[in-house]
Amino acid sequence: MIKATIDNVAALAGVSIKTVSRVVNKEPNVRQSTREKVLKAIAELDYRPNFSARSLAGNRSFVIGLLYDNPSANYVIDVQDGVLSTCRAQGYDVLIHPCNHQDPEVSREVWDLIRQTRIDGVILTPPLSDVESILDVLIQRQLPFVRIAPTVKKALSPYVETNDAEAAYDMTCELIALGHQRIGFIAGHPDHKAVTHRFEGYRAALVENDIDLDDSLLVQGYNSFESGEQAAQQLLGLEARPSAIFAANDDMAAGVMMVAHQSGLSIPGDLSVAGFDDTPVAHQIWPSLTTVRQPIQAMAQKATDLLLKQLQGKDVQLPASMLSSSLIRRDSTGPALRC
Amino acid sequence: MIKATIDNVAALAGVSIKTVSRVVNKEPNVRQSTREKVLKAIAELDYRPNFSARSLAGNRSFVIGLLYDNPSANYVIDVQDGVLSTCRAQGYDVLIHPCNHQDPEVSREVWDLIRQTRIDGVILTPPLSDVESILDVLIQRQLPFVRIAPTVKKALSPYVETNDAEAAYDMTCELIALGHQRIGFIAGHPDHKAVTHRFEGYRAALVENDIDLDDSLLVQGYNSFESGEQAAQQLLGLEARPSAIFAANDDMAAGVMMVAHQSGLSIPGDLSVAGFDDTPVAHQIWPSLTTVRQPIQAMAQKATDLLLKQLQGKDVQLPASMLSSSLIRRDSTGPALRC
DNA sequence: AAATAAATTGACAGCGCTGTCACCCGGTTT
DNA sequence: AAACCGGGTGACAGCGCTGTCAATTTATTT
Repeated sequence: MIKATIDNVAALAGVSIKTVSRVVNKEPNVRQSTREKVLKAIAELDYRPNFSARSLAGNRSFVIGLLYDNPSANYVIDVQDGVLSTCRAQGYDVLIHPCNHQDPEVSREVWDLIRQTRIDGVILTPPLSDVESILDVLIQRQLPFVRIAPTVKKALSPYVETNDAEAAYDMTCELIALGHQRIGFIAGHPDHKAVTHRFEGYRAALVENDIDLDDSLLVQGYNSFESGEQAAQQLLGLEARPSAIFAANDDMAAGVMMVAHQSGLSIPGDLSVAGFDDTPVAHQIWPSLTTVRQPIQAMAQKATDLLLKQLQGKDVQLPASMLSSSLIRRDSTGPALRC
Repeated sequence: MIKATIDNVAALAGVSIKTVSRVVNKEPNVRQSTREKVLKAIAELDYRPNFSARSLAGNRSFVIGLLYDNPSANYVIDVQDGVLSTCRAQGYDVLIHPCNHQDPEVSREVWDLIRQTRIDGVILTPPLSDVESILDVLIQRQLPFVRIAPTVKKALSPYVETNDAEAAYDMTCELIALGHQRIGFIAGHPDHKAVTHRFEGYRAALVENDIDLDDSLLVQGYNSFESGEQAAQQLLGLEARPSAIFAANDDMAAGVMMVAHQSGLSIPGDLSVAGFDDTPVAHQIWPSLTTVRQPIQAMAQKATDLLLKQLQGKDVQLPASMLSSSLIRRDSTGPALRC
């Protein structure tokens, strides 16, 4: 059994290792007949290039880094799946690297990661897309990167985003159309700017429909189920309580529903509830949650695509990409009670 | 700015590169004073070893592979977190590799992965822990690996498991103690043997308590919410319907609750529901779900620990490890109605 | 103090691949 | 016929590190 190295492939094919390298890397200027000889030898020895050697010699690793700091398992998995599927199709591997966006040492951590693993590029997901110290490191190091849903310095890198504000606008209009006038809003974690921006859509819809913004209907949440519960307690404790609550994500909406159930309010009879993200909990909960579906996996694929194109030197003519979210009507929203 | 390579560190410290290598790898037989000189040079140049070079020269990559095929985002994330935390602490990286356990080419895929990336070891999670073609490749290739919750050929590798059957037994006893006599059981996906084994605990508890096994109360599920709904429809359609349903995982239990709500049954008044896993949905759902908490992250950490020990040549004196699950009592279970 | 063992260190040859550059060869151009 | 061109190919020098083994220094024994 001959060891499957480039040398042995070259020997078997009767060519130099450089030619094998050319064939493996799909470089031009190899005669068709030579290419076939080499491919035959590769098949015979079942040769696969050694990534470490390639990386050491060629100064690129065919590995990209995926950085995230998101407590939502579903979000992370969707992103991972999107990134992985695109990477695999193009012969790249992915190194995942969860980190803490509030840690003052993150950028240092990223720096170390880059140098040790020699990753070729990086994908940043919210809220890391907005961490300037990380952006600085990446730029100083001249490492290609792509961001998902950035809200700052957008010109700094290619990015992919969704029309969150618009979707939130649509959802709010939907609630208004159902007759709701007092619509509570639970905002997302302030560090997750993209989530925060959903508030803009809410406000725009109210303004559009000549409904006054009532500050007491606006509560700061932190993306967690528990923060949704707290916010709901506050909103439902109001003397003039809202007839609908729109939470900036599904987990918080689930918290609202829990409090409503516990207070004996029926949904959507006494209270309509809407969420955002369409996580699995949205359809597993009772009544099923009206929400907005985000094409997370598609975003991740698109982002990866942009990154890989960049790595291959292809000019990215469209360095920004906007994907559309869609409203999912389920059972947690209904007509407002006529009072 | 001097490039941070081992040569420059050696030159700066006035020693050979081999000595630097020894210091970096914490090898013995380096005089304390020399070690300090080298560490000083390392700090000065801010040196970090290049993983590719190390891997190429040393025939190990300091990367382990994590293989999984699990539709549950929470499970996967917990495993990843456990593996990553242990790996980072010991200077290892993780390559994640989701795959399809039913694909006849999986083992081939694993084989390619091993050869290309030169990973040092592998962690297998259910249901891959039981895929024999993968085990064969790993063994033939002599690649160290550890399995989480395997049910076949346990002697083949170190492994970590939980006392699922016992926990299911406890849960069933709990339901019986609440007065339930007709307890429906929704079994897990047949390919996930570990989940399947939860049925053993259920049966043991019934036998123990002199309750006859009624085949009509036993339904095959497939771990998904939807399969839980279908199973619930079947169970609740029985003329003598169960007063409690124990589902082999939380998603299916959530499906049961959805059907119950839609049928106007109150939980736990008319029907008690119990799940297994303590996924986030368990406490976000109303009423919150009585379930069994699995120490998934701890299992993953333990498994990683076993693997890394093995990689470092330390003898693993305890190649198998059993972690305990715990029963979480919430609001979805209550006394059986006195008929 | 000589002999022996143990600890410490370095020289050097790769690991398997890619980048550089020189070379060869048939076809064009002058 | 000489000069030129460009596709096709190979020789060879590393990339940055570790393993091997020999050399040197230091500690221990007799």
